[in-house]
Amino acid sequence: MEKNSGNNNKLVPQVSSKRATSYDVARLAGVSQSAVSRCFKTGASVSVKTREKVRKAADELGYQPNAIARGLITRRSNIVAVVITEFTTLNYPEMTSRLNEHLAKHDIHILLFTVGPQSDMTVVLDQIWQYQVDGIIASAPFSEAEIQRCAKRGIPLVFYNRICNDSAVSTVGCDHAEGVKILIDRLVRDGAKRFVVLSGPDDSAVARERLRGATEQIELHRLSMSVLGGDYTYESGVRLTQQVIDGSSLPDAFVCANDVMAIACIDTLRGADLAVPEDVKVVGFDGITVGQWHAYQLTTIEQPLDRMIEATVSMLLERIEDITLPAEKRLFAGKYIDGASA
Amino acid sequence: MEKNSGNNNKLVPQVSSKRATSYDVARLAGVSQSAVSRCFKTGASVSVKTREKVRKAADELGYQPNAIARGLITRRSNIVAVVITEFTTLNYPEMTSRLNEHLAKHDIHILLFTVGPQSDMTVVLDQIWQYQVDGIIASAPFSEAEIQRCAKRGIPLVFYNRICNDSAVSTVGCDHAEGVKILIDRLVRDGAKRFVVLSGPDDSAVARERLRGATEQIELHRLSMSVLGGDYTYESGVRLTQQVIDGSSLPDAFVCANDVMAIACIDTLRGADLAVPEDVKVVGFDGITVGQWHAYQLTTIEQPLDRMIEATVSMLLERIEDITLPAEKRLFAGKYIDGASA
DNA sequence: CACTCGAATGAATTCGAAGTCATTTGGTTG
DNA sequence: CAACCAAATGACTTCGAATTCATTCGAGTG
Repeated sequence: MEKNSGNNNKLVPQVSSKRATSYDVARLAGVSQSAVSRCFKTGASVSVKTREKVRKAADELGYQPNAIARGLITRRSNIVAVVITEFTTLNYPEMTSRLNEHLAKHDIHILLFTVGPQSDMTVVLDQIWQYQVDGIIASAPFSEAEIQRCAKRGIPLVFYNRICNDSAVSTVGCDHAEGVKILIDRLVRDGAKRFVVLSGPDDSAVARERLRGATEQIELHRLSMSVLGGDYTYESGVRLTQQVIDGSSLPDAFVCANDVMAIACIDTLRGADLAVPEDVKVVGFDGITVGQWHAYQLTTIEQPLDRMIEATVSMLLERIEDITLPAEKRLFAGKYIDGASA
Repeated sequence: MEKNSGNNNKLVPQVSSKRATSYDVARLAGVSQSAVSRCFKTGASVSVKTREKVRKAADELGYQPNAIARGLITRRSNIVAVVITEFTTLNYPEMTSRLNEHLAKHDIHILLFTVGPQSDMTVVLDQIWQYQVDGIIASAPFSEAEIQRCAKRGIPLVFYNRICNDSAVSTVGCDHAEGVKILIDRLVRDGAKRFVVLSGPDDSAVARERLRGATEQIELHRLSMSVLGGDYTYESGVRLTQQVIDGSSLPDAFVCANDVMAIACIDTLRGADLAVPEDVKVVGFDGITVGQWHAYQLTTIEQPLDRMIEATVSMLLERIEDITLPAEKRLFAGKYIDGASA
């Protein structure tokens, strides 16, 4: 039993009790290992007497089935990979935590992966394969080839708030274009004629969708607009707004790529002694908490995060159960928040 | 680019190829399974020729070692549990994402666990045991018994921003009391005499520490203060500030439990036509991004998140390598942010 | 060319739980 | 009481990679 006597005279951790295995429990309960295993599986054929003996022995030893060993034989890890970008401004961390709350109800846990500019998606996928995850939830850019790799492995994949129109893959998202159109309509109804769009980064499909919504709806009303490209950050909102203020003429309304830029816009306008919404109107997109604070009371479109997260989880779980289910795209309408900035 | 033309309409998953094992690779490369295994272990004794053959075969089959099987035999899962509360206002989700970036460098991944008011910590710990994690990072309340359970299992545990003075457990945190004292000193130097402390929830040790700092330092200066109990939220900040405004007299300064409450305080004061800092000064704690936006420019103490996260990771890794290392408490000083609110 | 010695290799074993299958148990029926 | 059938049980095998250990290879030496 003293197997660590010879191997390493320095650094013997001496973790007194190596964790108990199903064999240990079986021995203590006077049953077979198979019986122990069955006791931890719902619906298995075990007598009340045996179940009770095993439960007692397991409690005594502090036994918990080893999920690693179980996963090896069942080919189910009960682990889902969540892939997000390192870009924390986008609230992905919070989404992750919320996803976890839903998945936990199904005894599924989240293994977290972040992709940054330097870390290659290919490398991340390799790591994901290693852990034999049951499914993937992604809020990060996948190439068509990478999507195909998942399909080939038979690992269900659901995108959260990513637009992949040209690919047969499951997605959950918010109707960005439609949301912006609602905002534009309200602005027009309130008399706005000249628009400045503070857009998001070109490489963001969401930003392009929002821009498309704005462009189409403003053209529909045969009004004029100009577009300035930002990157979702407060700083870019400040910079672009200042550019406009320094320019020849002010627009009637700023249509911003997200709430953070809208808030930056409001701050900058106020800094130039311009009143919002009297002198200029400002609208955002997302419905973040900060936007509703007294200082801003942003007019915006709120994404139905709860619904979206729930949909993501249920779509993934369905596809874990039945990998042959066809891809599905679910698009939720945003909710117009009638703030005081427009 | 239209590569999905053929299979798109019926969408056949084509799971044909169950994932390749080391035996498959071995057969294709004409070597033994042992050789394959060695090729994926750095420092193992393999000839260049063999390594090359195996690498080629592995690439061809898209082989990645099964981390589950590996974990079973090595007793190292390369997984660390991160336990946070569901309370997303506290930025734990963001911390999680940052921790992940650091741990990923060491090929360690995060399995996420959230504890809510209803979900028992005991249940969560049971789940953690099942996954044979190598260590635990916790930002959630553990009882002494729960801490002992981890110790007994030989699983290293590091607390992030939790105060556990009465327990021999490793922690990383910010010196809250000291930070508040710096703020008080500045306020006093600028002439403040009467203070209102908008405190955090009683059951938060961090809140109590910050309150202690305020109390001690105000007493040191032989000045007066009153304390109102909130819960870190914007709403509670608004409510308490309004109470004060509605009361008989205004203080010279509000000392808030965190930045969010400080911002609520500023918003509410402004709503009552009071100027900050001219009529009343306001200070917060944390150094959140929003606090630095133009509308607020909060005077506060910034927690050195990067340092703290780095410390958490390195302390945990050290203890995973050598479980016998004694517990250690690391306390970082916050950085005074000289804003425009005090 | 025989002889070392270390590097490289593969067969066999191991980790822990779950599934398979043959066997036993216990309760019911004629 | 024999016969029967379903429920309960345990011996054995399986999952996939790492490790142990005995063996083989190959370069270098006298």
